[in-house]
Amino acid sequence: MRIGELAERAGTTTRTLRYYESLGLLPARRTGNGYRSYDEEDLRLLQQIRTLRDFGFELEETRPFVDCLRSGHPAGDSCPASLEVYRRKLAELDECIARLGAIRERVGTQLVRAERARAELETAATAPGGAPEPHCELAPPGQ
Amino acid sequence: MRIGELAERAGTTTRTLRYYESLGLLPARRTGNGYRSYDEEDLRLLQQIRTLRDFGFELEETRPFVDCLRSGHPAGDSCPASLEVYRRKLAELDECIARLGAIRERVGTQLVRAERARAELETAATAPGGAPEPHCELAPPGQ
DNA sequence: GTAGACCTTGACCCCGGCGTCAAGGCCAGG
DNA sequence: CCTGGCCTTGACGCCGGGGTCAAGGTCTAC
Repeated sequence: MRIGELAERAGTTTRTLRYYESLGLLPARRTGNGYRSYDEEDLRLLQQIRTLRDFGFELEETRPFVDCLRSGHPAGDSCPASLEVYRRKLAELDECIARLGAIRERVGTQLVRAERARAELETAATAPGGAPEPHCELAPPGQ
Repeated sequence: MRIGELAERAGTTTRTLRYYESLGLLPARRTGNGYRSYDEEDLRLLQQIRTLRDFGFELEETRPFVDCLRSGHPAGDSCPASLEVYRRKLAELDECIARLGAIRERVGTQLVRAERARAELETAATAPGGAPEPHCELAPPGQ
């Protein structure tokens, strides 16, 4: 199949597939006229990548899984390298959750304190405002 | 004081201060020769910004706090707009923590499953005796 | 008078993961 | 033959929060 069909079947875009190819993550064969050509196996690899990415894995982290599948294993996580990525990700998630929890505590404390301080000053009502979209991207040990 | 001194006292860089000014977050007066000039009040504002940023607030989110301080309030969170930011941040943090927790569960489950699958293969493939390192002889990269 | 430490503006670079043109090739249907 | 829909490569944009030059102005100390 060609790039457009693969993109559609995987629920992504052609731009994304070209990008993955540029990373060497999902190379494509070529037909006579230079068009990229993919098969069902490529669809599986791509699905593996997209699934992991939905979990918040970076593209580079999906590479062991893809290599694992390509080397003939039944699942992308059948190889030690993939398990290692799982473990690293777990540690990363734990640390991230702990950090966010600590911040949550401190912000919560600040809010209560500030609300109390205001209550003492005056009992004016605050106007409720619109609520923009909260966004959360799981960032690794970002420094 | 000039920009270098303020930066040093606040533990940041001159580049950062110029950046904040470009955002209109921390404007500076100018002396005759064009140098930026700051006072102790600016240091307080800057400290408020840096503190919130360390909590993971985006720069734009610190604006209400800075405005609050500048309008003469004793603390940056003495104004309703700041409290609103606190509340939004709490909700954001809660949602983020919950999402990460859910992912953590799923990744953990996957790891256990994959480890068990591998253990079955190992015991099936390796004869009785010592159990060496769970090392898989997969062709590294390049295939 | 000159070194050197400070200051100014402007401009490009970084990170990941693509979105979005732009200019042009290839192929099928009417 | 033309249109339209796919495909190709290349290149710039974006997001946040600055880092890091570059080229030059200003002030102080010796």
